[in-house]
Amino acid sequence: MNKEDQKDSDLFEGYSRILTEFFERMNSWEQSVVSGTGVSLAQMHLIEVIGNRGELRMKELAGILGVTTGTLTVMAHRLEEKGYVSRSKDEQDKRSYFIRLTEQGVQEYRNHHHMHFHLIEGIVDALGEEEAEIFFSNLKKLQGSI
Amino acid sequence: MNKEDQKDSDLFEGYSRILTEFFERMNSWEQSVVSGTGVSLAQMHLIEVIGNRGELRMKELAGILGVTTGTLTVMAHRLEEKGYVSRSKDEQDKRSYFIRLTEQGVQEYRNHHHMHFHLIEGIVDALGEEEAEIFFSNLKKLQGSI
DNA sequence: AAATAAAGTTTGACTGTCAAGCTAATTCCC
DNA sequence: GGGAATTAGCTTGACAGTCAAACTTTATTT
Repeated sequence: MNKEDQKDSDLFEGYSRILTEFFERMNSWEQSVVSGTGVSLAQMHLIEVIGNRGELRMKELAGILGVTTGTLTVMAHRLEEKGYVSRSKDEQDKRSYFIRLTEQGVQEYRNHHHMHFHLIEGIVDALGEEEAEIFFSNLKKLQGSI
Repeated sequence: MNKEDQKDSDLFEGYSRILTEFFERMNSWEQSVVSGTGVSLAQMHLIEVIGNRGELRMKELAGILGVTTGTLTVMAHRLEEKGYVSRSKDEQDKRSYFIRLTEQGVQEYRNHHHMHFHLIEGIVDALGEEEAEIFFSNLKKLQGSI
């Protein structure tokens, strides 16, 4: 390993730690935000996706969440029992169901969304408006390479 | 809501989506990286922590991972059975155990670490060296506010 | 019309998780 | 020193999340 490579190695090592730490902090932030509500993290994620995109077919939702339809079936049933989502048959394709948020589900979605908004405020505060803009534009740029 | 607030609202909305998307991509990157190995994501995380910090007491490790000692006991047993970690009594405090990586555990840690390194290379490539430096320094700055 | 494919469900197995109650060792305080 | 309180870890019971595989019902293809 030559001098240049060694330099990169140490630098990248540091970057790696920063990214890992950031990721872990985000995880526990999300966890702590969710732990005041009646739903788990995975359940909140489901609610968020429907909240963002509106009514979806089970298959589509499973794809977005990255789980099998079997997994989704049981999650959906639990959330249905708790009153956050409701489902209805697609009259066009009778194999298919639509899943959407109930009033209670929308409420939960709004609360959660509000917490995200606060988080963003904190970030913009910490970096300043100009730096924040650069930061988020870089974050966006990265979405191709991760 | 006045005009300024409205502007922030839309802007922050966009930022929020970028951050959420980044977070989700990182999650599935991590998931996909782990899914070629013999260990789960949570197990890899445990291996990573010991790999970074070296031998630890069960209590300390549970604290770092953010789980109860009960949870850790069962995870550690499973990883012990699979041959990734080993444990030994602390001769000073006989209630306590040290947990460390076996040779196989170290191997798994190195492989995973290597994947992280690649990820960082990808990021630096995508942003360019100067921008990358700014990006990571901002990421670091945020660790106080999340 | 029969064969094939697709959407969703069910079930069995396993991991991750916590809370609560347990044992054994340590520390604190009288 | 000796009893009380604390601490480290373990065990167990209960559940959520997860997948794969087998299944049912409906749609599509040939």
